[in-house]
Amino acid sequence: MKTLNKRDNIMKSALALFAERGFDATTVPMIATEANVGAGTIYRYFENKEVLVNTLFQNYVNMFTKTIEDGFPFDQTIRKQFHHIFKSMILFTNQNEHAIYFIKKHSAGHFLNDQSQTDFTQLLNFFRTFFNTGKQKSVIRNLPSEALIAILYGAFIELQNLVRAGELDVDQDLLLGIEESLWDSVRQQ
Amino acid sequence: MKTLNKRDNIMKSALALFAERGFDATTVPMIATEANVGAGTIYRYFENKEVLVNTLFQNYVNMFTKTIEDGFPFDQTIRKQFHHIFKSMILFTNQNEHAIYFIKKHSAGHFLNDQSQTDFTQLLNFFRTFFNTGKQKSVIRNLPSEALIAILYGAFIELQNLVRAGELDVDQDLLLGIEESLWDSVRQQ
Amino acid sequence: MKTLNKRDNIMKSALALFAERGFDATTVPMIATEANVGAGTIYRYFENKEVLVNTLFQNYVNMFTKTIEDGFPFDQTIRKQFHHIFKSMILFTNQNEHAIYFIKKHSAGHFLNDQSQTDFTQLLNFFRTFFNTGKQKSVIRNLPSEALIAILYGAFIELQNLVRAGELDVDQDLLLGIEESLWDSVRQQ
Amino acid sequence: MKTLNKRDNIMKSALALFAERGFDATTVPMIATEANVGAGTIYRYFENKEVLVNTLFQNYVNMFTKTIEDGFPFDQTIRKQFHHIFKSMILFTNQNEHAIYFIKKHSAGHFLNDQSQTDFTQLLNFFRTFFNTGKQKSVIRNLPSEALIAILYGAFIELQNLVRAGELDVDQDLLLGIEESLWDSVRQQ
DNA sequence: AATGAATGAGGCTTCATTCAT
DNA sequence: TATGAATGAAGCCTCATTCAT
Repeated sequence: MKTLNKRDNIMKSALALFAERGFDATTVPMIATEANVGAGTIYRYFENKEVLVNTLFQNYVNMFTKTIEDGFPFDQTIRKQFHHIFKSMILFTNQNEHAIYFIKKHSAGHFLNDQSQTDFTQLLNFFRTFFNTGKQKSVIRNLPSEALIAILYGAFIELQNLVRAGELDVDQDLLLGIEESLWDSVRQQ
Repeated sequence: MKTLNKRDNIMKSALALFAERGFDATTVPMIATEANVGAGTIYRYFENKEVLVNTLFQNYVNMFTKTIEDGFPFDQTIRKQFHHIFKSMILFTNQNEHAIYFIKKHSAGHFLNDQSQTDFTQLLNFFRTFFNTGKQKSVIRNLPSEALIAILYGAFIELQNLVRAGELDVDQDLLLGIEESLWDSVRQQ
Repeated sequence: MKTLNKRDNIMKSALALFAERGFDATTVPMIATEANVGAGTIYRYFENKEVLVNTLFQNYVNMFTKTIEDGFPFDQTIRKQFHHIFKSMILFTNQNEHAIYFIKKHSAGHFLNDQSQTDFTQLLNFFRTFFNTGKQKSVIRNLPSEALIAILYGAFIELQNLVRAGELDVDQDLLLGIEESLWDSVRQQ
Repeated sequence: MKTLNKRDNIMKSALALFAERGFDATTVPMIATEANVGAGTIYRYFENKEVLVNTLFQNYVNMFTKTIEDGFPFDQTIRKQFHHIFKSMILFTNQNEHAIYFIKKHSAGHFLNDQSQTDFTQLLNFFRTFFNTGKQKSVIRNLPSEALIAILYGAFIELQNLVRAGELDVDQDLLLGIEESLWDSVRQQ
């Protein structure tokens, strides 16, 4: 934490608190205390609390999108692509504690601005395209892509929530089992 | 709405607002306006805002539990039991708009009292027992029951969220397809 | 309490509660409950809470004044007159539980109207006249009458407060002792 | 008032308003206005209104106790000790406008915590001990110490109330006269 | 006449935001 | 640039008062 600059420190602290308590139950002084800065300092880096949450949201949603897009094997099988997505989701959650839960908890927030919503849609669009392609190739189940996204995303988030709460220990076998389960829920049988 | 008494009216309005905005972002005057009562009237029926949210939570969690337990075919196949559960979840969401999303959004709330948490655990326990039984019979996938619950519950909630947002129209075919998808995610293959 | 009409019942209950908790800490519903009437009923007999407290105040202040004036031995010695006053104060407090304490607690209240203040002044004037006469006859100490009133009244009230709190049991001997003490505090030595 | 810091300013304003109107009839915004601070500022220094009134109460009760105990002539006559007490009471009221009346008005308040009551009892205990000693030496009247306290305290407070209201101007002669009156009320004759 | 459910003004308190240091 | 004391708008809640029954 010593190597972070003040802005990153604030974002890191805000992320953890928003994920834990939610936007409305997190006060600015709480964030300041957690970040070891004065409350006023936060306003040097973020115009107000809403700007802070939107900045965080866009930051992590875009990072999530990039993680999935990065090295995506467009020329391989749908199953391999699915594996890449799953692996990327795991990677993102491992590298960014709290981030997935923060995104989930706030993705319908009353304080999100247009940009945040656009960025979130872009993330979903990646999944949408993936499922559309898979359905064309008759590898993915013939369900609306919205529904497939909901199933994959909803299940994944809920699983991460368990991990976060310490109610589920993840090892390689479990990951494989979960990947298989989620794949089975979306693939054409 | 005309046939509801004031208490039910308040609960109905609070349910919708809590589901939409969350507990912390919903003000008591908002609920009062939505319910067409004075702000003070709410306090004739509920000691305070926390009591209101806990009453709502317990009410709907228990109703959900009862809906699933009601007519549960203990002596039939796991698949038939799964069908009952799925049908019950659909039934509950159809009969209680907002309720599932309200439960989801608040099931880790900082304002939930012990009774609310106990009631929620009881709901999860029903699922847990079901999955345990299914795994013993080698019909359900060999994953921790927590994980199986998360997958089924997470996916289902996310789907309902879509329906609620009007982004998914449900017809009989779609329901069948979703049930199949969810079943495939938990069954032993 | 059964033989009282509703209005008297309300006054009796209000007196006890005002004496115990004070005007501001006593709610109208409290008075209603104590009087076994509906809250709305109070407003049939008293325009509002302030009118109620002023009615009570004037009622008991005037009753106090009358009790002292009644049978006052104008043609006897100052000491005998003092005895009459003391006896009357005891009589009044015995016949009207709470009343003295209610008067004391509220005699500088922000809610008292002109009539209440006039009535209270009239009570004090009786004492003033008594002390003035006594000073003319060189029987009473040469102190401002205001001060003499304060000494007699303040000490008496505080003593009643003790009795009311059950910290002092009154018998004939104690009364004689107190009367002697108070007389010594005002008489010319 | 310029030389006071904010906390003292708030206490000073609260003291005056509580003495004048009582705890229940004094609003926090009133105190804020009187102290020339924002309403929220009061909560930086006092957890809530009850903590404020208890802090004030303990502060002034203990100051009163200390003023009386300070330099108390244990080895001199009861009359000299009485003089010390009287002088101390005058000194305290002169140095702390409103304080005596504030103490009087709130010493049976429903909002007083245990510490406040303990502190007040300690003040009364000083008087109790004084009167007990005096009775043993047959210098003080043979009345319950509770009653003697009530007489001295009640009369004194009521006198101060007059001074406070501007209805009594105090000069050296008056003070001597009052002291003599109060002494005569408690001494063995 | 009596009731008590309903109301909403106003009190206590929190907290996002500002600004003097 | 950084701070945190100060502010006051707004939220929760109480209770004097009204009014339909």
